Amino acid sequence: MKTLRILAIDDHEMTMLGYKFILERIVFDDHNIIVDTATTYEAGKQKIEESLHSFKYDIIFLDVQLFPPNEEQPHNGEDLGILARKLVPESKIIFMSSFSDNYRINSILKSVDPDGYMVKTDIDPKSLEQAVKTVTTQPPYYSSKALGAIRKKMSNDITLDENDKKILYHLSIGTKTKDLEKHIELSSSSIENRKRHLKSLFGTEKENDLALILAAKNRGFI
Amino acid sequence: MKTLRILAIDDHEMTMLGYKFILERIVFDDHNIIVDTATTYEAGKQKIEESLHSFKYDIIFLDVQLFPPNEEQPHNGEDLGILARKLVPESKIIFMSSFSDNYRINSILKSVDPDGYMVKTDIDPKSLEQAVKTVTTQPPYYSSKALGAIRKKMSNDITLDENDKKILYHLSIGTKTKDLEKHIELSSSSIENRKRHLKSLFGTEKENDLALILAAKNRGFI
DNA sequence: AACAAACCCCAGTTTTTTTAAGGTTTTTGT
DNA sequence: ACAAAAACCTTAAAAAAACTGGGGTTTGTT
Repeated sequence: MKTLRILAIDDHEMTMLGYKFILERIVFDDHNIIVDTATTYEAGKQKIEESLHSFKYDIIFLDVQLFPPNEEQPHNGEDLGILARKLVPESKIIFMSSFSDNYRINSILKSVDPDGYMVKTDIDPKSLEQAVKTVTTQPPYYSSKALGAIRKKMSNDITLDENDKKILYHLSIGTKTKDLEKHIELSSSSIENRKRHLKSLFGTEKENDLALILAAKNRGFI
Repeated sequence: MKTLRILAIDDHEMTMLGYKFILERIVFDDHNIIVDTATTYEAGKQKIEESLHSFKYDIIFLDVQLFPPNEEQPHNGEDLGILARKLVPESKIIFMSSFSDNYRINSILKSVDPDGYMVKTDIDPKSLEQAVKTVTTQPPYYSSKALGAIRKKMSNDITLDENDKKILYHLSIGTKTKDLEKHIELSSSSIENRKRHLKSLFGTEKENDLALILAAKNRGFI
């Protein structure tokens, strides 16, 4: 009888108890599943560090959003994922995210390359079980909506550099064009050029920014 | 009782009978599954065209390789996929491929954007059933090895343009550097520059082409 | 109408990519 | 072991692409 140790990190106490309840009831060969939990970046970090000298977690479930959207805090789930990869590279990491926001998914797939990615609306007892089994045997596991986003990305041949992505991202969250210079290391002229270029790439020439953003969303960039 | 119509196209008669046998035995809600088959590009094309005026296939299984590797023939599975998408856009297309050759996977995901992709060694009754169910309800379905390739691609931040990809591809199939000019619209000088650049991107500076190709394979480009 | 933001265009500059030409090093076949 | 072929490197010039600052016009808001 092996022990499968899981750490679940989510800022909502209740959701997390739900995960714990479901995960611990999974029947998986001759495995005994134990779930630890944490609700903050700091607590999660500590749990992982403590585990270093004893058992080490087999799987770490990680919420992308570790605090209310309006609050400003130094670290989010992505950071914790990067840290966990460094501390315990052999642990499988599964991200959970409430939005199927492609920008975030793409960013996390690059920065952490998690063994699993689940969009919250895809999560239920069955998919959780599937995720646990898949990442332990044949990673990766991507939930249905995550796969949708990945498919979009893989199926289009537009490649954007970091600045282009930033422009799209900031436009999508409502940053005004004139304020883009503050976030991107380019002159306003260049930003305008790039916006024009982007619009032609996405086939929204002479249309407004909304059209561009919609097209970019459809293609899986934001 | 609905009827689910499947067309399976594979150049090996026997393999295809296997598919037919398994697919028709799938129990799926109140669906009755009927499988048609074809073993060549032409036969497949014809089946699809015939279906246009009657039922239309719900799912088309398509082998990437429709003839022995050494033979030169005008059309392969990818072409048929592109054609099928045009003729019957509402049909779900699932590709099957014997190699987990990333270059091909990437190319097909872009050109056809199939609803499913299965590497042959992943195919068994269970995965076939899963594929059928997933593409009819929540596409896409990618088999485990396909997912592995996709993951590699998504997780790395190297972006290559068409010429770079062609160079890597041709090198990987043994084309000599001096012959690359025949396949790529660039001067030999440029090709050498790009090779140097590629080697630095993949961290194989001052190493030979084999090292470059291996690195590119590992990162999911070929 | 008046203002701000978005958009467009141009000309000069910088950066990146391509190219040709000529060389050295490495590999390959015999 | 040798010669030829292929691979690789360097340099400098040309071409293409991207950036920038300074104009302007259009669009939208109040």
